[in-house]
Amino acid sequence: MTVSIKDVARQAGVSIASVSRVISGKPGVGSATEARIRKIMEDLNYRPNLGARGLVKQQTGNIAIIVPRGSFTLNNPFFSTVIDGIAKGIDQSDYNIVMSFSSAQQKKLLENKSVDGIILFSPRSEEFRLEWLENLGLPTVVIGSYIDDSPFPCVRPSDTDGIDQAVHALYERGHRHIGLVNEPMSSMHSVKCWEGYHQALQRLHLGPGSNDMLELNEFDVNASDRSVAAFFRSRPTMTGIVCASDYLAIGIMRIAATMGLSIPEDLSVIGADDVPIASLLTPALSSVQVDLPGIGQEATRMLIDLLTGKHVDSKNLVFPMTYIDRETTRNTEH
Amino acid sequence: MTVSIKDVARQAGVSIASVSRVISGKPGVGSATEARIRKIMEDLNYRPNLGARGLVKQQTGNIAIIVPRGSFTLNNPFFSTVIDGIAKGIDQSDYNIVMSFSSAQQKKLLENKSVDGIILFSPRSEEFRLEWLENLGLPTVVIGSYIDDSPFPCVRPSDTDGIDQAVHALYERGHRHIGLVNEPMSSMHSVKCWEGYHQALQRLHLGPGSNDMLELNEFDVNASDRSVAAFFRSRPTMTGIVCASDYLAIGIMRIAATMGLSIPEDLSVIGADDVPIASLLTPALSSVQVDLPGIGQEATRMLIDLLTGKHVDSKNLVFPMTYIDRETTRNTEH
DNA sequence: TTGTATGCGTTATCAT
DNA sequence: ATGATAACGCATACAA
Repeated sequence: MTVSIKDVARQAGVSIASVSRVISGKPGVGSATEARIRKIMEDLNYRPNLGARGLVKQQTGNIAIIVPRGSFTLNNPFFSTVIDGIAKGIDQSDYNIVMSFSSAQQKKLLENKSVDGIILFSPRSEEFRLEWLENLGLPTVVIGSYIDDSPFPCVRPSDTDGIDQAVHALYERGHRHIGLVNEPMSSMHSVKCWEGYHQALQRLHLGPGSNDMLELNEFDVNASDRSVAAFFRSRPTMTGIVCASDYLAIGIMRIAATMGLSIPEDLSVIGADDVPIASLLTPALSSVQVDLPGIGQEATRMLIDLLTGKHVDSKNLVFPMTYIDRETTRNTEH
Repeated sequence: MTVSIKDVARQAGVSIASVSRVISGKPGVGSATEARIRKIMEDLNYRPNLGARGLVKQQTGNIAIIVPRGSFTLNNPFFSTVIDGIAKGIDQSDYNIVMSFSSAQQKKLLENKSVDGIILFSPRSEEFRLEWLENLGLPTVVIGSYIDDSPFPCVRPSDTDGIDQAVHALYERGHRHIGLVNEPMSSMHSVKCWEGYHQALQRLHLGPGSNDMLELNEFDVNASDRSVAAFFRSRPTMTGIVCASDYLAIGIMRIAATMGLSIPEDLSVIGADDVPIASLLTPALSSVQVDLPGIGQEATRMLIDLLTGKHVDSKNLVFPMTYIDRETTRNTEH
């Protein structure tokens, strides 16, 4: 049924070696026979079997995108926006993207020689063991904050500085009691956000803040309505909230609304990453902008460089963040 | 470097056939040798090469997800939500997801025997020719409205009825001049939405509506600010807008805000599909709900049935839509 | 129960 | 310039 290189060879009255040569554009075949072979390939609608080729060339042409299971949701705009950037980066190449969604399948995917390299969204500490990843022997690029001394190159936002900026923005607008809504600290990203928050409060002489961080149990704030409400209610003087992501901020806005708090009148809110919908919300979400598609694109470039043996210069690529003032923040008197 | 079935065989002092048997759980190997082989596999950390296996079994273990290039954006919540459902469906199986993003690569992916089946998001008429798709000879399931007599099973929302419901909802709230914001009519989805809109207006004796549909040039409303503004300005009596998707509706809300129109006071807006963020917006978006993850999951199930030779009963699976009243719609006097 | 041999579709080496 | 042939890692029909 499926037409192979043999069929072409037979039809053209040549050996499979010659056919293979014209396919891969290698020299050593007369222009007359070449033309004949091409014609036959066309007629027979021949397509190379990439699996077979991969078998001999020891490469698959596939790149795995691994997103931590659980925080996953393409609906989390952080992922979808970065992946859009990956898509752009990969367009230039011949690689395809392979994804698995359960962690059992992800393991299989990586172990069974189905991919040439990995783009790894910073896993939580309990997810993949570093040793296990190294053992894979696959070129890997990490997106997002990750263990500082990991052997993999890493592309990420300057989370710490970003959150720092957000706190400062609120301070400049008169806020003195500022909280942080954070994801579980098992993620390195959360740790970095905490550091930025803490560092800003220190500099502004606003205290350590240990008491004003809400650490969610889940990565999805929508699963935590009650604890969020309790957090707000027990801190009546708190006028400003910084969130570790826009996704979180959107959830916070929703919960605040159900509590009768209006934004920004009663509460100023700042997100992080500035995902596309942030500016589409009403009120538009103030956030700390970073070039998320750029991160995806750069990570892809680095991985492809790794894959093609090019020298990879920068081991850590940190994208700057800059505060964007929109409608969820306003001045307050203290 | 990479340990193959041969290495295991040699180490265990058996033939590769025996090793292959225990790998695939086939009978015909003594429990003693089996144990020995398993031990060696463990020690050597043997992993089967899926590519090689695929070569002999004539299958890859991969399923392609094809999203029309251009409307694409994982950021379009329609796609990301459906894909979440696909992820759930595929978790039960052993298949991986492969995606390409440029249409040249998508063609290659499908032609070069890299996948066993296709989940195809309803392509626009100019995208893939039906004949070409059939020629591939790959099991295919289409998600979303598509050519009515396509040979592929299809899972989709009841677009026509959904838009009809939206128009009726506005009518019941007193609206008499109701517009439709639609995507390019080159997509079957847009045609279905138009049909629902037209049908509702007919039933309600509100005229054909031909003049009150805005057909965007792009799939992304954010590229069309000016034409949207012109559309609104030239129809001062229009109090209600139905959108072909929530994504569109969100864009419309943003543009309306910049025009000084407040929602729902000046304009009622209804989206379609009820993506997760719809309810998180402020004001929360009224929409026509449909089980998007369910659609993805069912499509996956159908494809896997197709792949495993099971009988596929329903050729067309249409998911019902039901209007959800939230905060972007209100009563009006006429 | 176990082993041998062939083939899956390619690429690559070595002759011719 | 062209062709035989081995090899990639695995499954399987057939022999033993």
